[in-house]
Amino acid sequence: MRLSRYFLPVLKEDPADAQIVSHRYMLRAGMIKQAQAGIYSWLPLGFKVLKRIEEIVHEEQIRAGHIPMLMPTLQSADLWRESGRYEDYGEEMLRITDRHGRDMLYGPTNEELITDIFRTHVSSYKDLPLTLYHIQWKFRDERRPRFGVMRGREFYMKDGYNFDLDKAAAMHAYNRHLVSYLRTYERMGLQAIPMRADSGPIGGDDTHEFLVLAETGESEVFYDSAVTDLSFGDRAIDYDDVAQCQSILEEFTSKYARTDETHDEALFNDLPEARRKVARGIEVGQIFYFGTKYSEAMGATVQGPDGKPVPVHMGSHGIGVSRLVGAIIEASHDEKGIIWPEGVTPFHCGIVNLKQGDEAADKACENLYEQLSNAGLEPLYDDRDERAGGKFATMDLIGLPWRITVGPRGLKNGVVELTSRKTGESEELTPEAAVAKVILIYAGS
RNA sequence: CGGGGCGUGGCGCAGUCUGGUAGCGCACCUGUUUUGGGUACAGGGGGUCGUAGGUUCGAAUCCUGCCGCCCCGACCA
Repeated sequence: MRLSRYFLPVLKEDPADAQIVSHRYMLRAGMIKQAQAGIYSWLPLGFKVLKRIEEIVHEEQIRAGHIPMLMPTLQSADLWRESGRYEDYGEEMLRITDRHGRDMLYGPTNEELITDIFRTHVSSYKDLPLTLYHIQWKFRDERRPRFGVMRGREFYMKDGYNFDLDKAAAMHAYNRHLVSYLRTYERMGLQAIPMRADSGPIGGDDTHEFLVLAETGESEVFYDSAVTDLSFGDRAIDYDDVAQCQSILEEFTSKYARTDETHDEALFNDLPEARRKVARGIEVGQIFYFGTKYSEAMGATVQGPDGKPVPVHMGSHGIGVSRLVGAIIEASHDEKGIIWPEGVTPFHCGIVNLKQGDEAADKACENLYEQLSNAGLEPLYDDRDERAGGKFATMDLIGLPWRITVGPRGLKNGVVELTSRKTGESEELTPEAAVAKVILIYAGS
């Protein structure tokens, strides 16, 4: 993309209403524009990151054997009356009436809808196990939306639902989700720690929340410092392997890590003092096993081998896709702006032309642009006629991990400059070598 | 929902106390100049001062209602 043809409304000054760093940078980098309290338009740059995160979530869900689909945002109140949650959910549910006076709602979650789909089409134990998911906009009418996209009323979320014949099978689905989530967050450059949590209005006994440690997190968390040494890494995983999923779950959840809701002071104090950490975290996902709560209320049963109806065991699992955009920035920024992890960056490499209009510089930039594009990467070429300072400030703010700087002085010696946004270190390379290096960096993903 | 605060060009703000018909910086447009870390100069466009009503010769300014937004708390992906 050429910056002169893009829509990137960056701001020099901090918007007054943005309190936390991710919100400030998202506004300043032209990623979002607030439409109402807790409701945002996603401008092109923000939209790219949102879609990139969504793509990673899809890839990892599909890898784990889960099946993508799409359910509507507007749902019928009748379905929610059936589960009993129409009354229970309270003011957070946005209720709407259509022209015929029918009660509807903007879905805050989809257990009812998915259960309805399941009971209509699945009747045999042979069709299990089954895990369906979708990524869709949700609405929860928060009392006080804040922190930009991290606590909006409208938010984009992946929610998935597993249907299994018995508790053991459902627990494997639970474990499988935990493993796939570990992988998902790591690909985004995040460490998200699974913590024993509280199930809230969804109900159920087993649940873990995934927390990204950050000073601005809304939850207080207590953990054994040893959990931060754990890393999923590049290990091979067979999602059908019950024992393997179980052992990974144990590896990542056996150390003490809890939110304030489930914190146990006595257990915590058993840890050596140096390992007891109290910090704050941003919740970026949660997994639940809730047994037959919805299947019994809504008649979601299958016929077992003996011909008798059995209510299915279910779980649900969520990843806050839009919230992750903010969470990643909270976890990865400096005083100049955002620093995107390579996995989610909106553009792979910036190209800064220090002398737009200089024949050699223009040509060198065009060549870089073409070579990077041909390699399947997406560069952002700043071809505006602006001072170097402004160009660098914009690049630093929007946080592309790599930048190639081209100027007539360097070109005299046949070199351009390749700079890491993260370390700030630059090296002088021939244009060909710079391109090769950037291609190599992204080769894995 | 309780407590507090704020609505003045796209963004950040002054002007409100003490009424006299709107100003600054950034951004934007034109020209010249400049260009290696947010160039300089000159000219220019853009605001029924959130909204409705009231007081007054006259309201951004005073009074009342409404709307919107933000912050602190209790709740949530």
